[in-house]
Amino acid sequence: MLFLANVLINMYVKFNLLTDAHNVFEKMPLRNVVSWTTMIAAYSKSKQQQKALELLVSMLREGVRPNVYTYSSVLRSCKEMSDVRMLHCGIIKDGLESDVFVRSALIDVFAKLGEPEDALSVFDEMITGDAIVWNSIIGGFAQNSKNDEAMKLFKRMKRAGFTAEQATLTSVLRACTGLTLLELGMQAHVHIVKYDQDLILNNALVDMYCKCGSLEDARRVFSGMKERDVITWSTMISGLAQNGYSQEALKLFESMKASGTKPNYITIVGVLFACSHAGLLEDGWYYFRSMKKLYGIDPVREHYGCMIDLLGKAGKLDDAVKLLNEMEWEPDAVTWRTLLGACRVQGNMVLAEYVAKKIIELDPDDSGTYTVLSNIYANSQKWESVEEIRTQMRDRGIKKEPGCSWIEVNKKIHAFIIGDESHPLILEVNKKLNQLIDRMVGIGYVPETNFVLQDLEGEQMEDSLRHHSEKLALAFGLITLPVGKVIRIRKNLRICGDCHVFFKLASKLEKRSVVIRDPIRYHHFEDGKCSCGDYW
DNA sequence: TTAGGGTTAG
Repeated sequence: MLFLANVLINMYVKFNLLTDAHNVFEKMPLRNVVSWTTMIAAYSKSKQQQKALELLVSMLREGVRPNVYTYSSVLRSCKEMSDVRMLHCGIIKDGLESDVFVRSALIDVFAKLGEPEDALSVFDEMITGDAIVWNSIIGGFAQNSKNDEAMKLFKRMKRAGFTAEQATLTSVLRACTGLTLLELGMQAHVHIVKYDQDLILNNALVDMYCKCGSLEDARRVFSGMKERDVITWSTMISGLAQNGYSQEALKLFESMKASGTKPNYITIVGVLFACSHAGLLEDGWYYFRSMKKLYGIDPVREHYGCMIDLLGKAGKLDDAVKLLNEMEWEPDAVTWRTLLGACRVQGNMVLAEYVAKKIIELDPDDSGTYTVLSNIYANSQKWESVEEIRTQMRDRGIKKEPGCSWIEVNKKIHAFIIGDESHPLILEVNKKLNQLIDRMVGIGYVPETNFVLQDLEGEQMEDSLRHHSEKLALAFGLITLPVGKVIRIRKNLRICGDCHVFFKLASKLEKRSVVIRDPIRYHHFEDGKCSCGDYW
């Protein structure tokens, strides 16, 4: 009888008839661990996390102990660390911690809740390996932007004799994307060729090439794909927009619709971002106002953010503020920061001061905003306020993050940190940089020393302006990379106004393409121009 | 009866 009822529940679940399954389950006079687990797994899979957890509690109350199936499904439903910890204790008590299913579920949930170190300790207790567990841990670190760690684990995995398969390679690509390591990503691409029609892997590949600033490769992968889903299209649309190809992004959006793929809210973020990147005010308004009617998607915070960016940078600061006030949510630090960026482009210091204060209220650890505020006060000779900001920073223990830039040469990463002279070629780098600056001054370059609103994240003051980390990385690239090769630099802070002018001139004088990726966006410098249209 | 991978304004 019990066996038959379990079979029946299972059948309903398979056909996605959860209510029917639950009805049978409720009427059972006797339930065993299989009955409970089938229901818990079904709720867990259909994203009814609360229900799954409630069922587990009832199950324990009736004195039925969970097995490995129960634990691995219910773990996926945890949204709170406290629940995971409780389950982890139960797992140890029941002696199930060495099961690979349980282990990979634990690793996965720790990583998803942003605790990759806990995931690693579960992983490290493992004696015999399993490919899936390796994939879980590598994916966990990649998802938490711990890209160096993900790459190290990948090397360990290979040393341990495991072969990389689709899931591994997808995480590796994600890590390369986060680190902007094009060469390494291309190396991974070689291993991917055998899975050339894996949709997820191809999507990750398109993203990697876009984010590493290699649009030709991204387009090639994209056109070679036999199957594309909404993520493929969205990735390519955002990628084009981020790299300054707004018109192409909007055209691709039309092709996407023609292909019959329905856009989701992320697609529309990409579309609006394309508009904001190119200052396409009317198009932006059109998509924003019609998204609900045409695609059934309600505008959320991110869409408002794009519009605020678009309006503000196009000189409509008043409209941007109006839209921000019209939102049905309280603006968060990110939204205010969008407006601060617009104040920078428009040179509106009065509004910038107000906005910077709002950001600090919401995000008191944001060191860059203190610098912006302090620069605003310094510029209007409000020295008392400058001192106040410094005291605040000291009291709150906030330190400026030093500017750092990375460049990949011969598959090795070279880091340049402002004020750090430890790079073995630093003397040559400085020599090259000084030569370059002298040549630029000769054609009219004046280093920008007015930092007010120039330096969005406040890297350093004038004295070190000459040696901002991206300038050092550029000089190093010019010395070491062959003529004609694109110089790709990633940096931890946003590029400042002076470096932006500098890089435009450098691209012309040295006849080099340079791509800089800052934490927010991409700049392609070529022949004296930047893909952002001085609009960042 | 169970597992691992991809897109989002600043």
